[in-house]
Amino acid sequence: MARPVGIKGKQTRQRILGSSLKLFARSGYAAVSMREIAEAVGVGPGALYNHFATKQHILMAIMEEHMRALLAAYADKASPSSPAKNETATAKLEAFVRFHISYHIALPDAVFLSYMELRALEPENFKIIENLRRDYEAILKQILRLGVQQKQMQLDDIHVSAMAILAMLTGVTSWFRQQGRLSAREIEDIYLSLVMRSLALPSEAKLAQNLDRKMA
Amino acid sequence: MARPVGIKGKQTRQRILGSSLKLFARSGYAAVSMREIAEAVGVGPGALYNHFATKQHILMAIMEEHMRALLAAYADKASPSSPAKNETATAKLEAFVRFHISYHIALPDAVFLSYMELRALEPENFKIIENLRRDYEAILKQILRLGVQQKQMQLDDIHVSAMAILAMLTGVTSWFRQQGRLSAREIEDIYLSLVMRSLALPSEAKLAQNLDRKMA
DNA sequence: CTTAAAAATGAACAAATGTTCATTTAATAG
DNA sequence: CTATTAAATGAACATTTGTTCATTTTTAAG
Repeated sequence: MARPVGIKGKQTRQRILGSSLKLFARSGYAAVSMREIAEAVGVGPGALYNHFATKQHILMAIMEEHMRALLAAYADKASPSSPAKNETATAKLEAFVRFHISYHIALPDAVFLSYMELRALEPENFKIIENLRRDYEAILKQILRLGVQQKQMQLDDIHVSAMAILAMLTGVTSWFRQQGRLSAREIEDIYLSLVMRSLALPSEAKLAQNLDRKMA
Repeated sequence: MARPVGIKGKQTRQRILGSSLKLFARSGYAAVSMREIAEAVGVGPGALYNHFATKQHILMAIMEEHMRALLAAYADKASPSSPAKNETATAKLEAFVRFHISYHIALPDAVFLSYMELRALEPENFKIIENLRRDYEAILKQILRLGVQQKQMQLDDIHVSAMAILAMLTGVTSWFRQQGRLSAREIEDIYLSLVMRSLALPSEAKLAQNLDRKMA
């Protein structure tokens, strides 16, 4: 049948990325064949190669676009309206936690994939994604550093604390289901409470308590 | 050459499990071939089938044995010497956190694999591992429930808190390296501090602080 | 209107996959 | 010592894999 009527290349490219994301997230990169992807897109196997040179390029495009979108979304949320310089570390942390949870709940497949399939990346691609990941981790570390400096937070080790908090927050994708018992906002609040108190100064414990009351 | 001298079947079985664990953890179940496993064991491809009926059986054996060993190790540590009934929830939580971190640091491959390759399990096998996982999660939930009941802990939601804490603790496997900057004990202490304070009552914040001083 | 590029097809390719099996040798039971 | 079982071999099997390519049709450019 050859080329269908009214098809623009960019559309097909996006459908390939969308279908691949779902399949990779469900079964894993190595377990998904190009024929499965083609069938999900509704196209022959050969057509995929008009848009991506190899299967690896599909995975890389998904991951890179996801990481860049994540960083851009945070930059958008953090910088434009509010003059960031004036914010306290505590306020920044709250914003970060809420952003992270809501973003991860909204796009669980992309997050899950970008974490689970790092090992499927060829070394060169791995480095690129790892650096983007580090950029994101650096945001949280910077907030923690500021918090200690401003004497608003107390913690033993910036790096370990940042890794621990990120693991805790990102873990939400492994159990959260839409139409579950809790709303996205409630989950945000619970995680926020845990994070805030894990870093709170003794004298500030009551502040964390106030937050809890606000939620009830 | 046929059967080598002095070879007992159980030995080969264990070597298959060991090599498969390493390979699966490094590259993922689907990306590892039976020939790779056989080569790592130092044996022909056909020999694997004297010990496991299929590739899936190898994965399942690794996961099931790991989960049962994890549960048994905790049961061993928790029950025999100390009469558990008399312990406070806080003491139980400390023991759990220390156990979890040290166990996960000691066996990172098995932990990583058992988390990452759940989706590679056939439905029947998945259910079995999922139930063992739930048994383990139930330990922490029970401690949290007791802590709330004894008014030693304050939290918003048992299930979410347990999931969050487990994700945080288990995440240690994703960045910890032997011969890194921190010893296993130091990492234990840092995570313990984060967990304790995230659940602490306002009045008990100082207790958590004391813990920190003990570490310094 | 003509021509070049873009998009899709589906058959074809070599390589790799999980698994089987006839065969051979070592260990073990009677 | 003999017979049986356990362990290992490595060639072979049918599928499946990622990718290529000649071909066809549609779109876009001059």
